[in-house]
Amino acid sequence: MSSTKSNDKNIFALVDCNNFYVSCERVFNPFLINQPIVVLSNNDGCIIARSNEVKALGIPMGAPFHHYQHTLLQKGVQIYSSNYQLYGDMSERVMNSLKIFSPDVEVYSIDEAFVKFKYSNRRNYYEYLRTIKNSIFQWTGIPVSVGLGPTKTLAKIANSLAKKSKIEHIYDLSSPSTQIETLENIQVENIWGISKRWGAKLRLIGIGNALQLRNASPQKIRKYLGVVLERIVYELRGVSCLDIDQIQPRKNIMVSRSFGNPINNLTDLEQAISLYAVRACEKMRSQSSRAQTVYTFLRTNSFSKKNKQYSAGIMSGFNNPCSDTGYILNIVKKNLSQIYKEGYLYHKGGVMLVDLVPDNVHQRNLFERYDYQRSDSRMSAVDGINRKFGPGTIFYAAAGLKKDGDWQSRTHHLSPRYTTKWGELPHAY
DNA sequence: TCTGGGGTCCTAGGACCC
DNA sequence: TCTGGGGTCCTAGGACCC
Repeated sequence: MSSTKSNDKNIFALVDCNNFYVSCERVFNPFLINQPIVVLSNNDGCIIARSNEVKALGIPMGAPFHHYQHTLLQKGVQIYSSNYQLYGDMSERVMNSLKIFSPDVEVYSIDEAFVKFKYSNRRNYYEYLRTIKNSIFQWTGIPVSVGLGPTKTLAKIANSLAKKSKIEHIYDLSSPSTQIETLENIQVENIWGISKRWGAKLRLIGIGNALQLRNASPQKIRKYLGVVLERIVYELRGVSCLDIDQIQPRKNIMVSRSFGNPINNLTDLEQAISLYAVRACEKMRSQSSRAQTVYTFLRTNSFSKKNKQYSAGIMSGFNNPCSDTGYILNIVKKNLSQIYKEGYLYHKGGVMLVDLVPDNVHQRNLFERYDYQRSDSRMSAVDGINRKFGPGTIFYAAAGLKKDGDWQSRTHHLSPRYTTKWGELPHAY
């Protein structure tokens, strides 16, 4: 690495929302503050967010809801279905708030972001992080934890320590001496990018904590485990290998769900899968892309021991990149009837739009000239109306006629979409 | 009864070409 | 009969993330 002048150096903060889904629910229902709450995955299947009170009860992340339902009710835990409209909107507010502090923000997931700053040894970063944290809370109502380090990997580690420090939720890992003290207490499996399998391999060669990995030979690590791990070694040393990624369009877009109840007929499957295809197409157009291929798949419940198992999928390429819902729906339905076999209980299915390209690139097929104009104006009219008057105002008959199919996700504990004006009213319960 | 839904990157190996 | 060596592209699958 060439020597970088200190005034060229950067520093990274990782800002992570505390118990994000739970915090979103609390913003609009202050009664929930200090109450134990869980938020469930689609279909009310797993526990995917827990308030601190619930974590203290020893309820694990990702656990099947039905295993703990009894305990949760007994302890008076408030239970919520996922409300992604609400969480997505709150996420956007947090991210926009961060951009006030730096233009270099990478939205890493719905609840966390990296923020890059120019490094200056005269700046009091701890105070600055506190300002960020307090501002986000004041502007959005969402509490966050902030970790700081010279690389993204170290910022990640700092963040995990910030979350543990119950008082300030801030951890500054910018100084090399702090790094050395801290890394010794971080297990390799807890480093960003290293999970159980690689952790086990590292332990085989005597590397059990982050300090040992930092001190390992990058060349050897590369030879033994590959370039990704080598980068982590450098990152732990404070040599930045991973820069901020500005939001890039997705290369694939998938919409799939487990059905609320198993499906045993093609008609219901067509409705469900068509609905997912429509959603996928909307997502695709909202990032200004077109797909070159669509993948349609189906599967039975692999957890079930008594039912026959079957799983199938089919890829279809298009002649021209396509973003037209009607066209894609036709192909998906055709493919579905090809993979559908009678006599099975289907549990999950979905659609993936593959090999997305920007919609302004007209890499036309040599022999076929496709006129995008009519399709594009039709699609933008549909999207515009649905944006203005609410999702599903205009819909495809294939996907929407029977709105109450019993295959639809179970969401028995849904909160209102407080922030998205045109959302439907919540279920009464 | 009941077990989420998305994504990314890297590598090995096959197909194909000269 | 004998059957090289190197390059590129693509795909499937593995590993990881939230």
